Amino acid sequence: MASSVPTKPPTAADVATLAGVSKATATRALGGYGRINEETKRRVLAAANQLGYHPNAAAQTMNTGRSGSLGIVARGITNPVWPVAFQGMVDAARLQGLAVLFAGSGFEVSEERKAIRLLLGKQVDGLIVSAADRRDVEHLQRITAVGTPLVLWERRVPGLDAPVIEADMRQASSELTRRLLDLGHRRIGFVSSLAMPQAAYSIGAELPASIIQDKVEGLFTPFSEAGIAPPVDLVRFPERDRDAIAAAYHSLLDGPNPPTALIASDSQIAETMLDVVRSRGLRIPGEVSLAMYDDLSWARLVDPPLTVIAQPDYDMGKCAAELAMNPAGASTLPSFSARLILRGSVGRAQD
Amino acid sequence: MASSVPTKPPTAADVATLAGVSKATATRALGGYGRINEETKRRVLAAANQLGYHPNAAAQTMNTGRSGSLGIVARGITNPVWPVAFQGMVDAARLQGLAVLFAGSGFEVSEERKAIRLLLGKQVDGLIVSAADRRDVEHLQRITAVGTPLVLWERRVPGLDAPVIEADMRQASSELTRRLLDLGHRRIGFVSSLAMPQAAYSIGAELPASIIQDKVEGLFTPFSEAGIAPPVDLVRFPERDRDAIAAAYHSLLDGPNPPTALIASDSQIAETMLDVVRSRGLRIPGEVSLAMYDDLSWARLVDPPLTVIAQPDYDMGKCAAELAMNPAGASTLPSFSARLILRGSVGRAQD
DNA sequence: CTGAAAGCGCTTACAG
DNA sequence: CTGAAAGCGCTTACAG
Repeated sequence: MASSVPTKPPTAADVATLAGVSKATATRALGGYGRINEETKRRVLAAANQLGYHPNAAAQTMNTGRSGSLGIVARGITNPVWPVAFQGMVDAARLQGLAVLFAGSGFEVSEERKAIRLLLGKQVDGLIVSAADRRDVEHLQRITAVGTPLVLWERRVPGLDAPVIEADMRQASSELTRRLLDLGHRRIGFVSSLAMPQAAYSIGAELPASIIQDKVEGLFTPFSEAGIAPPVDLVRFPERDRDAIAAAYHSLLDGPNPPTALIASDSQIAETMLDVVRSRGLRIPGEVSLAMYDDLSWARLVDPPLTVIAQPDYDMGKCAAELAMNPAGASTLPSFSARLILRGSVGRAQD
Repeated sequence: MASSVPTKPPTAADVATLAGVSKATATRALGGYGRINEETKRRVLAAANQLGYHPNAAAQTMNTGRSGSLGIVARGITNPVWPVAFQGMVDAARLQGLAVLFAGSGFEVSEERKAIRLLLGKQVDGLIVSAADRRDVEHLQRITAVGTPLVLWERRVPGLDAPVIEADMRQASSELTRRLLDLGHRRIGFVSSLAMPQAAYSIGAELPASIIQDKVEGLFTPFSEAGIAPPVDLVRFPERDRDAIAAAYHSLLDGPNPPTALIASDSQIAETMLDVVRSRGLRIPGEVSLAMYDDLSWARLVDPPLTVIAQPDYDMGKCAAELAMNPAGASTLPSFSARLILRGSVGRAQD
């Protein structure tokens, strides 16, 4: 055991003394920079090893301005696809020897501001931000102003000169409704938690999250193309909690002209959607067809298996990290495409 | 737009000059320490605000030895319960104004060693480690040796004087098999990915992960109590991949005296278990009863809903972080209990 | 209450 | 190739 008194860790000066060289020479050997004699280097490294030396990153950061860490600010992490994207970021960071500094914003701009201040103070070498609100961006501009590379995650922010990593939601969404139209569906409901319970959606309306806007507009495009009025009255943006989401689905199904197909903006909403549909005893897809965004493994495990729109989360996460660590590296921003995966939960409309 | 040339951010010295005070006075006002005149403080803060001053955390760290960050080293993060625990840690850290420094080990001790070195170099104020292997601990001892508070996540490591945050798996596990015994089950199979495909399990065997050992031994206790030989031949420790897990379940079901109940050590294993059972056309629970560890939301959504053993991941994560940030704070280590949730996937044994 | 100065542990020109 | 010295941006005794 012998945890004893925590002894002060050895510094480069200690190593230098033991090796009988100057501090400058020691750190040159240790850091692998500058010119240095091979034999001297060996001696220094031996001394470092003997003492169990490890450089103090804070001191290095102060000199170089680089912290050796990648900052990530996320709105929420309980969405089960997040770990996959996060894993991509972490892996990319590890390959460059960087650690990941994480701070959550909990969907609040005020928290996001604090988180960014915190990470910027820690001199992160790059920052990935999943912005809470596209309309509030001053604090984001500060990031690029101080010269820290910024990458936006899945949400475009107008007026901000930063690359956005996102999958193209429009095309896959259109593909889904085109398929539903073919199957005779005209009344298609869409629910996303944007915490705007009152809002009546109208086409082209500016939504706080670009990705949601892309989804809705992508879903409605085939209607317009086919000369059919899109069911804008079946769009709901409830609060983030289960009850509110359930209420939204019930209100859709209780309406005068209820939907024959329901789409959930993410898997957490889909769970509630399934609960509601089952609690009402509706047959799937006999009485109502279902689909959700994000291809979680359980989508295959429920009965019938759920139709989903998938995106390459891991690759996107990796790409975001690489771009944040090395902004000059990519001349053109890679594009990621979402993909419709049809499963048993989608079928012909009733009647 | 106007990203222009990234101007060097203002320092405390700049603020001091603008406010017409010394550097020491300025930092005292800014940092809120030491004695200081209210009016002077106001002037300094105004100057700081005007310049957009933010302290350089690296410099602060060098002086104080505290980095204002909590380190977390995890074996893997793709287990879907991880975000919940992580959220607890992040929330606790945020309450103390700390950021979270994350590094993954990918289940490799060598990577774990690197990750710990990286985070220790960054002077984390506390460290939570989900150890990859209980038998390899020197690098963990170094953590406490340098005086950094260490908290172990869900895995006890012998010879290490550090608190362990874990739920008691034995009791809930025993409760599960007791129930299964009542229902007439004698042949109960258990699969966990420990990457020891050859190993034949025997009671009391030292496993690389304490939590798995607790689960198995907890499951088998009621057998011994009832004077029934535990089905040690139905324990499998395949590699972490889907195919290996599927092969393990097939091998159990193909055996001469196959199990009537199957238990998965986590939800990812359970997905494959479900696939295998369904692909073989076995009725649940008519021909085989199923259960898994971790109460993921989809467990309720499959048909029949899965019996699970749940643990308070969020609270455990929060507690781990609090303990790592303030080791003196808790006089006694809180205990967390796992809980059996019986659902339709468990029924009477056939015959 | 305030200031001058030393120091935290490195890196980086600048001489030699 | 190596060393002495200054400096990164703070904090912290020590005087006053």
